[in-house]
Amino acid sequence: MARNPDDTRFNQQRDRVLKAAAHCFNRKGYSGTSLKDVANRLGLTDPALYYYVKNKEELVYLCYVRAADVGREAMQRAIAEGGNGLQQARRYLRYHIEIMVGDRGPIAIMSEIPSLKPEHRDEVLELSRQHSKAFENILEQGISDGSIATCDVRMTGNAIMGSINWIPKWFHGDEAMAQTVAGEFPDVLTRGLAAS
Amino acid sequence: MARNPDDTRFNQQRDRVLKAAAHCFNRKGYSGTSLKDVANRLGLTDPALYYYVKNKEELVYLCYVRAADVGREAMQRAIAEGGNGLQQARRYLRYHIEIMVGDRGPIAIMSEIPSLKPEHRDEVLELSRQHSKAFENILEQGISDGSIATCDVRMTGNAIMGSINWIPKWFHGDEAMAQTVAGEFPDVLTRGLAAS
DNA sequence: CAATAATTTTAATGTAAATTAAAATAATTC
DNA sequence: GAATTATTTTAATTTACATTAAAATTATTG
Repeated sequence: MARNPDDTRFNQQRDRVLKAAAHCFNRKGYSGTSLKDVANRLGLTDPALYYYVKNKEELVYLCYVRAADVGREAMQRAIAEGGNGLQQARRYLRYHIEIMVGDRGPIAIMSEIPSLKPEHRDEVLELSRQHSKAFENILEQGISDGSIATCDVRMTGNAIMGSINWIPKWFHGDEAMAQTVAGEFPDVLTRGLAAS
Repeated sequence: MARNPDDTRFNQQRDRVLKAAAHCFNRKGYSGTSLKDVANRLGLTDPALYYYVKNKEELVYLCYVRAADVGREAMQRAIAEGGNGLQQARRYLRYHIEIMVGDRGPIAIMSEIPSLKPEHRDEVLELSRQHSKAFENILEQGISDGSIATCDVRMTGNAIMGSINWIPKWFHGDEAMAQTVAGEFPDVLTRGLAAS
């Protein structure tokens, strides 16, 4: 039964479920992950998950909303701190990556958006679009303020977002590498942006 | 029943099956794609696919081998044509992207490697690793020959490969955009590499 | 054009995994 | 510490597909 929405205990547990699910999805693939896998990872049996989510589709949906949330959070922080476009872009990447490879992770790769039910799919797609748009806006601002060289912002955005989205594919909670990734990646990704 | 291996008719048809599967997987997600979907796309019924592949696992496996093949092909062409590291890197990207957005596409995103059976999984992972390594080698060569600025080749490789791998997520056979992608992407991705 | 092989179909079967039901345990509250 | 509520379990049910079997086409070949 659904508890009252501000039940912090319940929400905490549910968040653990979402993280366990993200872990499994990223590692074993979506089809390779059964609810049993997710549950076992938490020391539970599969039907216990139904106390936290309505069904598997909702589990995936919530993982994706969570992924979108951390992206938005990183974006908002970066924008709030101001600076020129290049600085904002770099900060956003830094924050987003830090969250992904840090203890908020793992964050689910959104590879299965199309198999969500229409309402959920549309909602997640919209969140995703908004995020891309926000990044493109930063790029445009950078071009305006002279910090970023003229470029096709759409393609540049796609390129950088692709890199970010793919991170959970090859990064798997290796503490040492987390440092390298968080340190190097924002630079690597923005090195090509700077106006000369 | 398996025909003789050089039966060109059979192989052609099978290739159509693989392309149809890649199309479905990329668009509808793996779990959202049934054999029926793939078959229907070719005007067939599902059991007909079993004439071309042993089972669904093998279908995915073959899609991934095909994806690895086009990557290797692009890589080999670029390397064969010589030039400095930066030129090779740019050419490889150009060739790979051209194939992906061209009539050899769609190429399947390798999101479900982990759910392949062990032998297949290991083989595909190995191909994938080799490809990454080959790209890193080009980067290192570029650093040696002075065309590419010093960088963490591992991270840079991850970044660029991530962008490439993600392309089929947002590109869906739009003729006009194919031009843009093939034209812009290699530049966008290598702009940050050049030594000053 | 008969005969053989290739390809696809319809109809039947199997199965893993999601889901539901009912009961049992653990935690809270009064 | 009895009563209520929250959480998890075991056991049973469902279902969507993958897969197989057998038969029906369609194509090829001598």
